[in-house]
Amino acid sequence: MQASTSPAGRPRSDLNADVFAATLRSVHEFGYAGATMDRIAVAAGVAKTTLYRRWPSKGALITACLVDVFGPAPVVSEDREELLTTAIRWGAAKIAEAGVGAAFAGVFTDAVSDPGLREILSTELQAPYLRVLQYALGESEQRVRFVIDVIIGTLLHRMGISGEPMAEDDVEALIAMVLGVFR
Amino acid sequence: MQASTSPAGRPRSDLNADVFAATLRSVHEFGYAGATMDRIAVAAGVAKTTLYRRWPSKGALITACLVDVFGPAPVVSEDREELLTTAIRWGAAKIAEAGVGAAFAGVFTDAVSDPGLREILSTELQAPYLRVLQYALGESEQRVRFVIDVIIGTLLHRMGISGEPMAEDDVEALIAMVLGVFR
DNA sequence: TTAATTACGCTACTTCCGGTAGCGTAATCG
DNA sequence: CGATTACGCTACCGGAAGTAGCGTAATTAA
Repeated sequence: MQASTSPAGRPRSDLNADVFAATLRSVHEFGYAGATMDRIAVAAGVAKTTLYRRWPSKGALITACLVDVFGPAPVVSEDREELLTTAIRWGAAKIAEAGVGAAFAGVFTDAVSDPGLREILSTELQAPYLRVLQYALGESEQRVRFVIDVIIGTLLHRMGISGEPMAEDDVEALIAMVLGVFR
Repeated sequence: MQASTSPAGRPRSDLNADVFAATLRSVHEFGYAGATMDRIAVAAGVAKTTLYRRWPSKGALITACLVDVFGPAPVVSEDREELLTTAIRWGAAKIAEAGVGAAFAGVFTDAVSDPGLREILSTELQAPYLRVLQYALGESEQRVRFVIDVIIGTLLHRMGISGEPMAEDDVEALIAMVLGVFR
């Protein structure tokens, strides 16, 4: 392949970080629908057309933000209980600290009526984590999917739709509940 | 008050049922965003302006559909375990049979950036059930809200966003999980 | 230096959708 | 019959996603 033989032409400016920050700020402040592409562009100090040169749609841009926030799945343990505990704490903390609950929930809802976005969301954001969990849990796919839906569903409903952070107690309660499934 | 002294003027046609059916069909088929007011109006054989005469917004219309589907909260028991069990089974069945998962999730997401809709949603759809549960569970408000968020979040994430029905097994697993919280 | 190439900003535009205005007409009550 | 309210219809407004095309900036290859 040898892809990095610096292509001819003007290189892309280093503005992804600014765009991601502006996007998440906008979503946090105005909600998913209220965070318009025009507004994001202005907030990032970038032309709207530039956004569309890099990401095919608003949903794709916000998904890219989420991928940027969460980064690679942290495989912290081979032990099932420890893995689940850490994963849930990690997910809740990430969502809360970055304030991406609304962004998350909005993208999911958009994806219902947008197959292209569903594809992006699935491959870029969900698949890596699913693979890690399914491998580590070593359970039937149905069981794993159920657990994932409980975790994601609960976190999103609380922090995305209700917009409130999740108390320590509640995170621990969620962990205890999920661990109970495997007993 | 004496409200029912038949007012002068042409009475409203009996078309709520048709509109609700057309709305839910549209949302089920095209997703929340894809179910446009024009489409709903055509599907129901009604003028779009008539929709806006009866419901102030798309979100309000869909909320009305949900209220119509769910009806009054069934207070089936004073026993905590029995109440939760029945409530979860009832909710899952209602959502599945009416195919209102996407509608539900869409309204919630819309409400994030629409205070008016949030108000409608809260008073007309959520409040009655919350009151029943909080009374019956007799727990701290935090505990009750946590349980509700787990139940609603899980059901919506599975049946609204993923769009898949929930298997018997999973409903029972959810019930077992929730009951475990109170031990 | 120059030509080719790619990225960016800008303005203007199209399309679609939620929601509104206003008119003519239909149905009901007194 | 008149007053009143509901409905259908057409036309429209405003906003937001996404696109087209131009001039210009930054880089590489010759």
